[in-house]
Amino acid sequence: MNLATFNVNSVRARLPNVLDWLKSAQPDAVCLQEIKCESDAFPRAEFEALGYHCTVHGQKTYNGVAILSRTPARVVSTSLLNDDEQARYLEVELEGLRLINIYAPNGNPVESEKFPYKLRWLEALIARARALLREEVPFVITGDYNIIPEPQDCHDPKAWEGDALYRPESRAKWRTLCNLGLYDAFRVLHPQASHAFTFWDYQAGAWPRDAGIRIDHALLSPQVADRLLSCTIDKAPRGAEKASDHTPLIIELTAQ
DNA sequence: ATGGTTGTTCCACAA
Repeated sequence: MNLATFNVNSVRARLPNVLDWLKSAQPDAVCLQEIKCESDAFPRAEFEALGYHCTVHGQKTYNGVAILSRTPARVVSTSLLNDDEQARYLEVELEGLRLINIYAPNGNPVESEKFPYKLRWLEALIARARALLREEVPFVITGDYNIIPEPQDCHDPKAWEGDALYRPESRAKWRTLCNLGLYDAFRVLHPQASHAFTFWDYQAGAWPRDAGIRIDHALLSPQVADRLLSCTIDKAPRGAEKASDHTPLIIELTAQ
């Protein structure tokens, strides 16, 4: 079973790129972030033509998450914070596991209310993970975490100092998640890898300079970690015409 | 140190 995450930065603007990628990568399910459209405007028919069911939690202009899957998914929850009007969370049951698609808040600028919102949101994610572990529900939390976990996850740590993606408070939330007993699928299988990025800014030639960061992740509960076969970053989509600024991360699990 | 880009929507904001 192949599960992927892909921040597409507008599903409508990116439709040809996403369709091309689905045809070549053939994932069983993919979590999309920043679809930037309301659920009614999601291009379902195009994905259904490739054999995918669409589970969509959209929002006008910003945010928005969706899950494409070969088999139908059952929606468990679409929000993490009670009063969250931002569409950043989609938890489904799929093929006997809980698949959680997240688009964590960016948090910049850190002097604004956006940074405490990010930390509050991550705190709620930690609470949710804790509850699922207690219930022994096998789960995957994947998506755009907007967190650079370690210095080796960015081209130039100095350049990211003070940024909400690299602030000690953000990285501490990541470590708390890991310390619950979750596994960073990429790091487990590639402990020494550097220049393993999932995002390159559109600006300042970040892609040709390979000035990227690793912010798209898959955290696995112990039962799912036992099934992990591979975890790869597919860099090809980032080099395409009209690319998203993110590229997909793919995990492969053994059949149950 | 600065400026650089993309998407959506409306003339700014978010990333």
